[in-house]
This record gives sequence, C-alpha cells and structure tokens, in this order.
Amino acid sequence: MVERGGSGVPGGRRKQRVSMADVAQLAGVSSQTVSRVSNGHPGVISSTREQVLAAMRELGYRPNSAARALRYGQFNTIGVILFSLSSTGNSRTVEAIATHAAAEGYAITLIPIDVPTQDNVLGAFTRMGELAADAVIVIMEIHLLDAATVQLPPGVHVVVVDSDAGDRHSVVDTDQADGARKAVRHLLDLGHRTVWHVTGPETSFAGQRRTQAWRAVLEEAGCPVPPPLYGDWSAESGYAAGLALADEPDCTAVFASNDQMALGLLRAFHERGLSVPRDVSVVGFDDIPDAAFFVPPLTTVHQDFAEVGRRCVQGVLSQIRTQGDPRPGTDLVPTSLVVRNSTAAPR
Amino acid sequence: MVERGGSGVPGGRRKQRVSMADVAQLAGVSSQTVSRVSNGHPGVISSTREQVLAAMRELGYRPNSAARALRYGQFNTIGVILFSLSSTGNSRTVEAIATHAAAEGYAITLIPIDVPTQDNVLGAFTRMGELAADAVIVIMEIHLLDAATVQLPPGVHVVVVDSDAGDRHSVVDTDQADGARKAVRHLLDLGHRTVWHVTGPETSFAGQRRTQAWRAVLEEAGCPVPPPLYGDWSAESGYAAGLALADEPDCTAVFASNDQMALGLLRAFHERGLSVPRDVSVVGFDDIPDAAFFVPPLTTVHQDFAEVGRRCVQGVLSQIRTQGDPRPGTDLVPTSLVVRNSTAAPR
DNA sequence: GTCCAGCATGTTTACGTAAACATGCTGACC
DNA sequence: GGTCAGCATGTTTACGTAAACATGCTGGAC
Repeated sequence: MVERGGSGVPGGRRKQRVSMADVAQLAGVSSQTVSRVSNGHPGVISSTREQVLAAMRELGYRPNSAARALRYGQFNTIGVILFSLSSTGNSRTVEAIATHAAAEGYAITLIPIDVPTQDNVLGAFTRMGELAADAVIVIMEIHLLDAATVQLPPGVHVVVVDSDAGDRHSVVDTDQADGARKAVRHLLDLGHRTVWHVTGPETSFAGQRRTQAWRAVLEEAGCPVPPPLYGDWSAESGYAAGLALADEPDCTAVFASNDQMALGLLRAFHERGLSVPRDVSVVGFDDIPDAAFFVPPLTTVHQDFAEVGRRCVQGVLSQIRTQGDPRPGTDLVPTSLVVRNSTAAPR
Repeated sequence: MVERGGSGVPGGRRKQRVSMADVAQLAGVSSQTVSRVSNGHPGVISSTREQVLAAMRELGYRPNSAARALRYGQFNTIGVILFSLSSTGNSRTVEAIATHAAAEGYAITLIPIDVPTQDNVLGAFTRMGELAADAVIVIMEIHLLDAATVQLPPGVHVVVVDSDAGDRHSVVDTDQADGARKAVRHLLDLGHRTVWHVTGPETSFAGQRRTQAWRAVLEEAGCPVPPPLYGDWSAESGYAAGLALADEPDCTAVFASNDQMALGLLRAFHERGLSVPRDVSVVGFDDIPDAAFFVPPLTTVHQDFAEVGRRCVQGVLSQIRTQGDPRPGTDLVPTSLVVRNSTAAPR
C-alpha cells in the first residue's frame, strides 16, 4: 500500500512510507517492540503498548505486507486463473472461493486470460508465479489443460475446476454427467420417445460431458439418438437451434446444455407458435436465478457453484497446510433437478 | 509461491524455496548476475546468460514477488473491495478491471464483503492495507460510503464505483440518471400518459438515481407520478410487482430499474393475459445478454460495464503514477437505449 | 610499453519485518 | 544480602531482491 506523501503524516511531508522504525522512534522504543504490539504478542507492558499504538495512529502506520510475506514465506493469498468471469457459473464460483478464502484469512488474486491460448495460460502461470500467491486455482472450462502440451508448473499447489485432468491434478467439478442424466431421464420418464439436444461449444469440457451423458442415457434406454444441435452457450445460439427444431415434427423434448440456450429455445418456440411444455418440453442446465421467471418457468439442473468454490478453497488449503503433493483425483459436486413448468408429458 | 519440497529440485529434497543465491551457486556466478539475467538487463555476456538460464531451469527458479515488492516498494496489484460479485454488472466490471489491469502489468486482489456493515468495510480496508495492493477500487452500490461515519483511510489511492461520494472521492459510475431519463422519455414519446416504475432496493445508490430521474422526467413533462413499486433487483420482486401492476387499469408502460425485474414483469403480465407490448410496454436497465431473448425481446438501457472498469483502472493508475492526491469528482460513463420489442405506442 | 576507457561481473547495502537470542531490571526466596 | 527466575525490552540476523558502487580484465591509443 503506497502512501501518498503528506496527508495523515503531520511532520514528514516527504515521507513516502511509514515503517516500524519510524513508529519505534516516535514511541521511543525498539522496532521489535512495535512488531510485538503490531502482532498482538504478549510481553509488552500496557503503558508501552499504548505509547506504540499512539505513535502508530499519529503516523498512520500500516504494516508492509511485502516485508511480512518475505519474512513468513507466504502471502495468505490464493491465485485464481480463469478464462471468463462473466460466464454463468464462474462469477459465482469465484465469489464462493473469495468468501471461503476470506474466512480462512486468504485473499484472492485474479488473473484473467482473454484469449485462451497455451501461451497465455502459461504466461498467466508465470505471472502468478511472480505474484504473491501460495496456491493457484485454475478455472478453465476449455480443454487446454488436458492437452499434454500444456502442463502446470510442478511444485505449485493447484486445484483445477472444470477439467478432466483428474489423473494429473486435483480437480473439483460439478457432476456434469449425473446432472445431464437426470435431465434426460426426467424427459424420458414423462413419456417422450427421445430427447433432442443443444450442446455447448466443442471446446468446453463441461459441455462435452453433458452431451456424452445425454447420448449414453438415450442409447441405454434404446431410444433413437437425434443429431445434436451445436450451441455456444449464448441465448442467441439457443434461439437459432430452436428455430431449427421447430421444423422437426418429431421433436417433443429438448435438453439444452445451459439455461441461456434454453431461453433462446423458449423464444424461438414461442415465435413459431409452439407451446412449451404442451408441444415441446425444455430442460436447461445451471439453474440461474432468472430461470424460475422464464416463460414458462424453466425445469433445469441445479449446479451448486458455492459448493464448488468451497471445495476448491478446501483443496488448496489442505495442500498448503500439509505441504503435501496435490492428490490427483476428481471431487464431484452433486446436482439436483429442479422441476418447474417447462416440461410435461407429450401429447 | 510456496514450493513443495522435492519435485523439480533434483538435489535438495528439503529445499523449500529456490532463491537467486541457489541459482547463482549452481551457475557459478554472483546473485547479482542472476538478477540481471532475470530482469533482462544488458551487460551480461551471452554465455554467462545461458549458464544462468540453464541453472534457473534446472532448479525451477521463480522470482520471489515478496522480495521484489519489498525492494521496489510496490506490488503491481490493485485491490478490489466489493459487496457481491454475482450481481449483474459487478462481475463484468471486475472482469474489465482485471483485463485492463493485466494489460498494464497489474493483477487484481479481490476482497468480498459478505455483510455490508461498516465494520466489515473498514475491516476489508484494513485487510487490504495489510495485503499487497498499490491502490484500491471500491465497488459498493450501497450507501455506506456516503455516510460520514464510514471513511476510507487517508493516504490510499482509491477509486469508488457506484457511489455519490464524488465530493470526497474519485468516483466512476454509469450515468444512471441519464439512462433512466432515456428510458422514461422513450415511453412518453411513444404516447404513454405516464410511466410506472419498479425500483431497486432503497439501499442502492444506483437504484435511487434511476428512481429520481424517473420522477423528474415525469414531473417535468407534467405527467402524473404513480406510486413506485419497490423491488430488490430480483426477478421475483419484479414478478410480484407485475402481478400488482396487472390490476392497474391505467398502467400502459413500466420502467423497471433492472432487466431481471423486467423479466419478472414479463412473466407476470404473460400469466395475467396481458400482451407486451400491445397492452403494456416494459423497459429495463442493464442490457444483460439475455435481454435480447426475453419474450418479447426487451427494450432496455445499455450499461457499458467494460468502460466503467477501464476508467477505474485508468483512475487508480494515474493516482499511482503521479503519486497525486485522488481528485474528487465523478466520471460518468454514458448509456444508450436499446429499443427492442417490449415497447410500443399505447392502444 | 603504458595508461586508461569500457565492460562484465562481484560486493555491499537497504528495503520492512519478526524470530532468536541478549540484556538488564525487579523482586522473591534462602 | 546475595542469587537467580522471570519478564520487559533491545540487538542481531535473515528472508530474496536489485540499486549503487567496486573490482578486475581486455584492448586500443599514444
């Protein structure tokens, strides 16, 4: 925290930064005593303590975290490398990470990657390495980390969200496959002959998992597997898919890989005069807060982003505290199906 | 960045941390030479440089940012204190802040405040003071900062988003009033006799500004001012307001203080058999990506969150670089009205 | 051949903090 | 009354880095 010269520092106009030594001098004690007061250590008589505190107030002293970190060898900070903060779940995951980290006395340092090239990912890691972070959480829905070419630097505590690198890293993720199975089975249980599907982008690991599960359930149930429609998470792509599906006379049920695309479907069907759920049933994924207020309210798969964030923090902290190797493996957070009014039995 | 013992460090199993001295020893040079190589300084002969780089690779050296920050007196980090990351604009603002900061070589440290009490805000500031940050951006839509009781510590570079503390701090914000005026005038221009309004929460500065502007435009135009309906930004509160408004025979136009509440309105009107925009026109605020795919596509006020983030970064960086006092004042980012299909002339 | 400029590299020091160790005083106990 | 335990406080040192200054070598000019 760089101080502006002047304000709050009555005497020294040019003094850029107040150190323990300054406080010590004003209080007439050694800097070690200031340190003891600053850290609440015992063994400082109360009159001395008061003097030191007064000097701190007068000078506007605030401890220098760089020096502290240097001394302690840690920063009490967790780095978060992510691709997009705006995508549905990420901001909520990050918020949960920040909240839980704060509860443990850790702050969060964000490094966004605008274009997810391998260079940028590595660059972010380098930067993070140069920054103050005791561990790193990587939120990277794309497949980069799965490619053997991109490796996270060894010797760093890492937890990865939304990846299938569970063989090499410690991974936390929503149980995408289970969520998708719930969605598709729900539609089949209602009596639909089969379920159409709007995918996420091909680069998305989560999207692929959902699509795989959709296909698996259909095959398992002996249902025909319609060709999937390719979306990119946006409502617009869902809308486009919806216009196409409206022309499919056989289509009575659609599983969209997220709620935004489901929203696009709803609008497309509405424009084409198809009633949801009377003519077509729609299930989404994510359970964004707005989903309950779509027309009609959307049946969707609820993701517990807060829990994902919590487990990430838990994961890195346990690595930090035990100084242990990251335990490769995947920690899956369960989902639940929220049934609203966008699904019904076919006519 | 704390290293795990062992991996990547062939020789020293117990070596926790690789320093320049270790690299220097292995390369047979002084640590200063390592420093020069590390920072790309000239004056190192290429053969020496290669040796040093090789040693760095072998040991997995990464610079220690704490030591660096201590040496340089700055962290290349901007702290962001915010209330909620999930609320519509914040995540996009933060993302823009992070992106622009990254472009300038700065990272972002997030401190979330779960419950916005004064104690917590001050606590966050204290924590931030103890953390590595050269400046702070406060994103706090609530009124806390406006109360004279909560003061930001003097001597810290600060930019505040979403506040009316422009007399005391450097403030960046969307031009809420102008956006609201555009929305209300649009409806009046279409021929509506007056415009009803669903507010944001009372604690929100932005919400208050929008509501004030709504009222001002109506009064200016000599229109009757209907009692505002109180919302809390959620679609649910918009839905409740919509059910109430559906019973108002005079209501032909509604200005909702955000898009989520507008979504709630749309659903309520739909359920009550009112057609939008034939029976009622609706305007939102924010222009969330989904708004274009509501049924019907929502006319709304577009906020340029990215620009807000950009100006925040610009603001703190100029403070850092000039070491100048923050220049109190409010930097307003303009809005634009996006006309879609939820508004029409009254019947 | 001498001298010095110029350059690669080494040495010293300081950044602010806090652990570890040192000091010196008070007071209780024999 | 002397000794020493206990405690408040001071001093030394190290954390890792990089600026500032020091050193010592090479080679060109006279």
